[in-house]
Amino acid sequence: MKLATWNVNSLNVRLPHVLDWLRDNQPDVLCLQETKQEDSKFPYDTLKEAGYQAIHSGQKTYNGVAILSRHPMTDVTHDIAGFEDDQKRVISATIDGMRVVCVYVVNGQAVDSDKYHYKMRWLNALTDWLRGELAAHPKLVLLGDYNIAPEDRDCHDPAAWLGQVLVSPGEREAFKKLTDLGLHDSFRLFEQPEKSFSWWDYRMMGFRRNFGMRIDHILVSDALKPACLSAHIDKAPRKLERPSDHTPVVLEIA
DNA sequence: ATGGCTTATTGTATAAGA
Repeated sequence: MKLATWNVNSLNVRLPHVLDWLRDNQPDVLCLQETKQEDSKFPYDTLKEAGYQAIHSGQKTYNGVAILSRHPMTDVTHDIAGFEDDQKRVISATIDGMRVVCVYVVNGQAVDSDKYHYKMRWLNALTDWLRGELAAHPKLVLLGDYNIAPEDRDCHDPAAWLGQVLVSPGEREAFKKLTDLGLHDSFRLFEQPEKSFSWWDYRMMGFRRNFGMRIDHILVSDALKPACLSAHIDKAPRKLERPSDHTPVVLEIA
């Protein structure tokens, strides 16, 4: 079973890249973030022709999450139960006995801003909700754009970024609370190249200079951890014409 | 490094992303 996550920064713009990537990589499941479109605009038919059924929770201009799957999806839910939120950031489904949760975590803009405090509240609510989800579904995988680089080695220049949004101690503590639920950063279960990142700023030739961050993650529950076979970041789509600023993160599970 | 892109909007500048 091959699972992947990709923040596409507008599915309207990136659909050709997504279709090419599906054709070339044949994942079983692909989670998307920042589709930036309403459900009525979502390309269900085109994806079906490519062999994928899809579920989507979207809105105009901002946010929007989707799960694409070659296998049937059941028990579809939107959002974080019990958390009042207008922004479309979470969608979940059960696929082949595994609970798949796709998240687009709040960016936070700047430490201590209103958006940062929303990020912290949002992450707290996610963690509380997932505690129950894990109890109900021991085989759970949490994929998405977390907007958190968990460790200094996940940031191209920790000194320059010290204390800033994406790497601040508060955000890293929130990430740790997620892993304390019994979730594991699947990328780090395997040996990886130094300076592996999943996002690079469009400006300053960020990609060419590898000025990036690893902020897209696939966390697996205790029950799934022993089944993990390999994990990698696929930088190829970031090299294309008019790319997303993020690139896919991939996990293979037995 | 402090913007230098990129996206969407009923736009021709602004907001937001990370």
